[in-house]
Amino acid sequence: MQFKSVDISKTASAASIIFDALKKAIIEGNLEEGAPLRQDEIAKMFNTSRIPVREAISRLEEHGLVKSQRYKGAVVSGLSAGEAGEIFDYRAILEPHIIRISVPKMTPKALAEARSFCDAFAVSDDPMEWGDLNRKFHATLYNASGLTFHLEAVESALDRVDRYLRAQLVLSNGMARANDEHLRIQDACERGDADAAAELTHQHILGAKNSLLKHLSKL
Amino acid sequence: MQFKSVDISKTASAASIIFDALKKAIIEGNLEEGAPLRQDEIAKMFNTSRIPVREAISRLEEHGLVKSQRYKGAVVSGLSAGEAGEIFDYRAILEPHIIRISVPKMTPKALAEARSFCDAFAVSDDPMEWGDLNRKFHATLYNASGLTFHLEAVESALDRVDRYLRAQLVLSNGMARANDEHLRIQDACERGDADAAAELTHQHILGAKNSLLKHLSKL
DNA sequence: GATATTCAAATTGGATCCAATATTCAATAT
DNA sequence: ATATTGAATATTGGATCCAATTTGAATATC
Repeated sequence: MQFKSVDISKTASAASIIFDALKKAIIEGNLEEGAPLRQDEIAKMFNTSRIPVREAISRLEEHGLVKSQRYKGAVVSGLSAGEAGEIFDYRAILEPHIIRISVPKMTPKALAEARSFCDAFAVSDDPMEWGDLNRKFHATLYNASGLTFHLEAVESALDRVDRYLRAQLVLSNGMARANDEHLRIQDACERGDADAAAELTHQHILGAKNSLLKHLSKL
Repeated sequence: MQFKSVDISKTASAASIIFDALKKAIIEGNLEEGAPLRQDEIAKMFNTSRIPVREAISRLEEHGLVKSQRYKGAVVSGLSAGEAGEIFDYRAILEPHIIRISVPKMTPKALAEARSFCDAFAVSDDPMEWGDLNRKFHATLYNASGLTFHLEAVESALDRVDRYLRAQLVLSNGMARANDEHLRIQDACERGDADAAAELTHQHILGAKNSLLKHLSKL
């Protein structure tokens, strides 16, 4: 007799749970930049001691999501316009490469999944959902590449700019433009046109960058 | 009366010291892949408790340098040939971009410094020193770009492949070729030819990749 | 003899406690 | 009124202790 593996992820230490929760809060902007992360306070929220909290914070620091100073504690790190722009440039270099590798490997299933995210993105009216669907759409298209290191690198970069990216989507016609570009990328992938998908992805990211920088300069 | 700031970096927690030491040991290959990291053992080495050791290990894990399993502990992570190749491709995409931005911003001082590393690399006969000088040479050329995110990303990628990169240098004419390519990159930078520097950097990295993969396939 | 079971040792994850440092704010001096 | 000192408080870094889990060897079972 065989049992299905249940995966009751007992593989979840308190530190991991706290790490994920804090990361999510930072990425979604629920923790504003500059906000201090008090170990005691967080420990109480999760009914743990400060030990796993410290581990979570030190891991976040390695991702650049918080900055901590000895005996002073950690704060959520922000991004200057220059840094944000740099990260968009970084993505604009990597993601076209990833999707070019990915296109010839995409299965009909992956394409269908991507299209469903694309459609959901188009009709969603919840700004918080946009960021999520946007990432899922692109990630689904990229996954077929099998480039795990690249994918991790891009995820990490997105984690850093996600708050700003969402802010940019809310702007003027940010959503409309993003949606239009998504459709064109999706079409290119379905046609199997890797070069077009790469070029459209490049423009998609640079367009978002310009829109974001315009927004940031007005603050 | 003014005093010079002394910067007695009291800003060094035990966790940071242990992190740096373990990272160095892994990068230099003194800790072989698969080697278990026993918290107790490491704590005794540094005359500390296991708490800062755990923090160091969890930070290393975020960099992909170790893999840890709940209640089982952490081991130094290795790289398959495919993963190593992927990381070289990643570098081959990013580093040309960085040096292209960097070239027009390089100061005579930076160029002189790079050349000195280049020369030192040429005459060094210590394999362990090669990796260090190689990184310093490239880092010096890249620094002028001011692309801090890109630089961190490349450093992180290099951390993952440094052991293999050094192994590759030891091969046949690895050093001779690397040295020749370094000179050509240095020359391009001194001429202010950003495109040439970028193209040479691209070839330099892909050449190392091919050499490495040839080496790995023989194991 | 090979496989399953039990149990002690080893190891990690986390809680509690203590030390080191920073911050706050009232008391004092200029 | 402002600047400075200094103690009280808050906060972080680390040590020690306990609980949960894994590992491996000894024993039992077929």
